[in-house]
Formats: sequence, structure tokens, C-alpha cells
Amino acid sequence: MEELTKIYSALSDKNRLRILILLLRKSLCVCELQSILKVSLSTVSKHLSILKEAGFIIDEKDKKWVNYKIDRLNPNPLIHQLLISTEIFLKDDPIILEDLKKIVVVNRIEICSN
Amino acid sequence: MEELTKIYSALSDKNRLRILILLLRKSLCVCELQSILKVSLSTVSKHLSILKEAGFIIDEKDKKWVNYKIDRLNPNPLIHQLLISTEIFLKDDPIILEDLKKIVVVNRIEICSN
DNA sequence: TTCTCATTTTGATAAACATCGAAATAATTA
DNA sequence: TAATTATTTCGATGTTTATCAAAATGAGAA
Repeated sequence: MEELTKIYSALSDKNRLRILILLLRKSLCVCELQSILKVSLSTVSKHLSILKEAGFIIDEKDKKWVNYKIDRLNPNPLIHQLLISTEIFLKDDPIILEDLKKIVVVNRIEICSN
Repeated sequence: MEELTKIYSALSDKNRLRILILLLRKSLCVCELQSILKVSLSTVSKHLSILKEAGFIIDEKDKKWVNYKIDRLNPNPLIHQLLISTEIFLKDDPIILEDLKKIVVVNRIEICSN
């Protein structure tokens, strides 16, 4: 039962839902997410670790950066079902729509070290 | 987005998951739920109000008691999908299996006023 | 090897939450 | 009407959580 409450708890925060919707479109590094969410880097990092711990995402080193992406290979079907339902539920949300516009032009070289 | 975090937050507590699984089998009053969960009446009442606020359950007066039941007519399809997924995920959970044994013999006349 | 820099961890703070017992409420029964 | 009683609300307490800034980490670049 703890595994299930951990999964639902991971989805119980606005910033984490925004992160998941963004990652469904595109793999992103911590500083790119920070530039969209406008919270501190340490907060983004903490949210990512909660989502990873729950099984929604994985991380991958890419040169200087850590790319976070949806864990498409997670064997728990609930994870994928929740991602789909969440995406559908939020498809017209104004904050989400703004976020999705931003990832089109986001550029980690410009953003990092500022 | 707040509506969605409210829904997922409602599912982020062990006692509330136990309540939902019980109500999927049988409508129950507050004191019946209390006798199974072994937490205080005010805590059960609070959990029920959170589940009701999120759209999972409704209440109905029946003589001296308030019966809580799954809101089968909630127009939000996510609610029903989450209930089904949650039930499947917890189908072999030992605490849930014990709970389900108990509702077979639970009797509100014997339980209340103790 | 040393420096740089993206990320994580730590420590602190304020807000939210789960829980309880006691008081308040409301509705049925006597 | 008065008493009973199932439930809710209130007030208090301890725990968890979201957040930030600063320090630590660790991997690539010089």
C-alpha cells in the first residue's frame, strides 16, 4: 500500500504535474525545468527525485547535464495509465499550455550558469 | 490543476485507500469504518470529507446513521478509472484482505455507542 | 591534475496534514 | 418535549512537506 501512496503523493503537487507533462513532450535537464517553473534549482531537484522514486522518470547523464525523461519501460502499468490520464485531464490547463510553448524555445546553453 | 492535485492528494493516504476499497464493496457508516480502521471517529470523519470533496464518495442519511458510498454518478471519468486501478493494485494487499473479511460480519448496532 | 559548473544534499523555515479528545450539532427515539 | 446518540467541528499537537540559500559533490573541460 505504501508503494501506491508514494505514487499518488508524487502526483499531488502542481510543480510535479507540470514537470511530468513537460517530460512527456521532451527530455529536459534540471536547469531547463527551473527556467520554466521559476522555482529554485534545489526545489526542482527535489521534485525530480520524488518522481524518480515513484517510478515516473529516469535520469541519464549527457555531457555536463543530467537529462530527465519519462520511464517508458517501467513494468508497472499503473504508471503509464496515470501519465495518460493526467495528460488528458490537463490538456486545456492555461499554465500547462504556457509551459508547453516554452519548451519549444528552451536552450540549456543560454539558460545555465545565470 | 488544483482539482487534479486534490484528487491525487485524496488517494495519498493509507486510511483513505482502505476506506475507498471498503466502500467499493459495501456502503458503510462512520462507526463501521472506525471499527475496521481503528482510528478515532473524528479522524474517520475527516478522511470521509476529503474523499467526498475530491468526488469519490457521497453521503446519505439512513435513520440514525450516515451511509457513505462510492459516487457512481460522478461525471468525471478519471474518478472511476482511479478507483478501478486502485482496487486492482491493492487486490492482494494483506491489510486490504483483512479489511474485506471484516465488512462481511460488521454490524452497526453492535458497534456504535461503545 | 586542477578548474568549472550542473546538480544534489543539507539545514532552516513556514505551511499543510493526520491525529486525538472534547465540545457542538442534528436528528431520531422515548 | 427531552434524552439519546451518530456524526461533525474545534483546538491542540506532532509530523510531513515545499521551499530556499548555502555548502557539498562529481563529472567534464582546460
